[in-house]
Amino acid sequence: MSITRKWATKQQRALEILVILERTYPDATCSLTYQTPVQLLVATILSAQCTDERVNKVTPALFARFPDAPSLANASIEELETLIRSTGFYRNKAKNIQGACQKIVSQFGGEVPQQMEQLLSLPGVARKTANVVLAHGFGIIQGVTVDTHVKRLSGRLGLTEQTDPIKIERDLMRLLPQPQWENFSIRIIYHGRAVCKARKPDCGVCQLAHVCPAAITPE
DNA sequence: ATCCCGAGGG
DNA sequence: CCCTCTGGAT
Repeated sequence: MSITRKWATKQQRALEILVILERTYPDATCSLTYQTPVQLLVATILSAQCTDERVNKVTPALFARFPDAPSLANASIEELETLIRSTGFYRNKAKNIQGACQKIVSQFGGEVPQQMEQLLSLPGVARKTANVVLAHGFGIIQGVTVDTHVKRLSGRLGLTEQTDPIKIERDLMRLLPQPQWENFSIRIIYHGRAVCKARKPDCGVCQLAHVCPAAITPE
């Protein structure tokens, strides 16, 4: 009952949230479309401040024209910008995608590196992108992916008081079992898109409302 | 006007 | 810490 919930530790609540999310979204996966780790990296860079749905509309033409790191490394920046324009921030993204692919070719043998430190050395790649690529590209769980949804829901659910994504990630890494880190993120993202939306959260149908300090529950 | 699977620079 | 980069959807 609410008595035990009131004194439940953050860790206990985090685990309960994880269990409910796994039951609610049993088939949740990465919603970006890609064929190779390089394509996953590119799609993830493109997903910054952009819906995955929008990313998936530009990547088919992009990857048909430039399917791998060498071709992206040698692409004309203008053509790259045109192909990815609708995802926003297209100048930075084009520059970063090309810069990352050039470094992948020159320093990593044309393959996406599988070490966090090496990934973070690529332009346009920070913890969020690196976590996505490691988890979905290679099955390596190094951290918790903290995107805008994970940030918003972690706050609403009372799992962290931090606002800096790096500090939020640190809190979530303490609260959740390591093998479940990406399971948690991917399902939080699903839930953030479908129910716990930024503007009008649908608390009335939310499976987590009973463990959520921010839930708006009608009497 | 606000938000979307952010990152880099000041 | 702050700001900027960007277009599309709501």
